[in-house]
Amino acid sequence: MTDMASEKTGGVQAVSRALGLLKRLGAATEGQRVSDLAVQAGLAVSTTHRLLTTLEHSGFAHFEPTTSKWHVGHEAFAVGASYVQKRSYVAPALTYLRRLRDETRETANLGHLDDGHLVTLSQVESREIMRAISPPGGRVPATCSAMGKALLATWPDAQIAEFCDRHGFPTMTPRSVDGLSALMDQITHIRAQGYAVDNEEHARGLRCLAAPVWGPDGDAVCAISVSAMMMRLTGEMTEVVARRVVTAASELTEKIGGKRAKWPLPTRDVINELPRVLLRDRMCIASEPAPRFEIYQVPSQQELFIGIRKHPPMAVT
Amino acid sequence: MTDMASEKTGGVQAVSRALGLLKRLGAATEGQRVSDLAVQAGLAVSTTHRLLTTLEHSGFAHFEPTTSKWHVGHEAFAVGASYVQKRSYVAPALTYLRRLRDETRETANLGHLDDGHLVTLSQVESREIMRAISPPGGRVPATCSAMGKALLATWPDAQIAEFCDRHGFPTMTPRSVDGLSALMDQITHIRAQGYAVDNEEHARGLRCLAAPVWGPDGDAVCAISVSAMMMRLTGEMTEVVARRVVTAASELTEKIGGKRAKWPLPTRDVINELPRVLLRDRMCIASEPAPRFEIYQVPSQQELFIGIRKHPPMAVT
DNA sequence: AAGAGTTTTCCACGATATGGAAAACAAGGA
DNA sequence: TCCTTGTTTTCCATATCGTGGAAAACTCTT
Repeated sequence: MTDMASEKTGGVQAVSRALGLLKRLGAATEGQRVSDLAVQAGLAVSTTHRLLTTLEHSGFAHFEPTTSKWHVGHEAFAVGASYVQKRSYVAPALTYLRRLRDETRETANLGHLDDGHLVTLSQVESREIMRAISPPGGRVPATCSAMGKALLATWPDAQIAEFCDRHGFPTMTPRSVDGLSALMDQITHIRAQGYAVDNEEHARGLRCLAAPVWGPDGDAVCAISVSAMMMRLTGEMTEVVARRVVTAASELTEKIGGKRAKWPLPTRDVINELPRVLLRDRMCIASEPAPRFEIYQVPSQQELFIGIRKHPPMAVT
Repeated sequence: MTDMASEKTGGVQAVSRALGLLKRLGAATEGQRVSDLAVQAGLAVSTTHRLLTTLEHSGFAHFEPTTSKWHVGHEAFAVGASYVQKRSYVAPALTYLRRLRDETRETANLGHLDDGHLVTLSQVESREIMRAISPPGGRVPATCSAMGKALLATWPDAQIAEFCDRHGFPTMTPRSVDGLSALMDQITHIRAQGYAVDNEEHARGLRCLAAPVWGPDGDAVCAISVSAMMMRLTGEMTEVVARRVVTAASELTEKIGGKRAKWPLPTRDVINELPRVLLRDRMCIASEPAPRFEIYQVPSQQELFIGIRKHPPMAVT
């Protein structure tokens, strides 16, 4: 995060520089000082200060006078939030992601393709100590991601080829897909089995299983995945978790009024078989003591709700 | 959303203009064309196009070639997401918000103060047809919001006065607080009862109840609220829901290791009394059929999980 | 194929962003 | 208390860089 080298002025210099500063503010874990930002961005301090002031006037940056540090401003949040709010499948997805997380005890993700990359839109974290996290907003080259490959697989072959021409095969690990033929081999598998696999193609030690979610007009709009350490997602577990992912994806498809794909779907029998296998003999070292849930019922309603033991809600069953 | 009038160049003109365009992209419900943006912003088409191109190079804007419309880009999302990710209380808050929503059947919100305004950080929507929504990223003058007033009430009087000097009393409805003495009257009540009320001070027909959440260093860091149509949050319901809100806020306080406030807290007895009153005789017209939950248990675990009936998860108890 | 309504590129002009240097702070240290 | 040091902030002359008109390249309609 030092120089960002390329002073690639993609148009208006001042704007590029300001946006670069904004990115740095976003990437930094804590507030940044003017002078630090200046050297990082290779700009004069006065220029940096002026740009930051401009960002602040629009609410995109915020200056904390007590610490004299700069932070991302509320307007950046507002604009960024609109990115997901306009995608109507994100909100309803949360329910399924949460359930997927609880079923598999691993991290569940929602993502979609944007400019050749898979952008993580939403995520429900595993409670395990070692867990995969890719915070919303994160980007990975589509071909290095299970969700990305699951979505590509829904495209016609010609379009996939064109995509690869344009974006190439950036690799993130030695196991990342490199080359069209390798990719198409995987695509074939994905179409046959209904889900995509990422074996350490994104990060070493990480395995990821993903399935596409379909929109009303018959195109895939996003994907759902589960990501976990390889050692915890191995052998028969893979198949079991994959079925869960596919189920979650088709539930979300249904929820958003999507056209059911022609892809293979797990039969009810298969689903009901799974629990016995799933989670057997798993080491469970929760990073936070797994909350003890308690079931309770709203008097006037039929629904059951769930709460945490120490704060008894409603009438306890 | 026509002219935005004030060409107030808060520093670097080009940057201000670009950020203005970005805001418009965020505010618009659908993609915007170059020419429309140009007239809205009062800029030459060529200038607009150049600025948009610059935004695109940095990933803050995205051009959809098929429709030739501009949208907010992934980088804006990434930067915006960092705004909440850096506030460590947002993620853990979701659990309590969701519960609060289920308990009260109304919309639950999380917000904090930023630059004199209350910024909504997170929200779990009611399932009612008529429901309050204030999407994450939204801003209201602090004094027009229950959460805002709840947070102000945690400050020393002198600081509140200074705050009002600086920001004045912008009003959003005829009932919005206007004037320091009126505000301080409310503050006194808030401190006494432990929660703040907003009676149509933000929007006509909307009532809101909020309580502050405390951080480790003894300062309030954010607030939790429930907002609903006045007609559904009236009389004894108000007190009942308020207690729920206070409880949720103090649970979150505890969760994030915050210093328990000296504010009044509901006793356990009170809490257990509430459900009988709550939700009695309520019209329940769910916008989506309220899901029927089913409880199930992970074989190797003690915890109980909850799922939706039509897709039986795990072994059913 | 022709036409209207776009988006995109080009270019000379001068408005405007730039960075050095100096001034105003803020935080320690003697 | 008053320096000293390391900041942040303001100022200003310079020419760089952004600007908007106009023309060219597109897209869809008719």
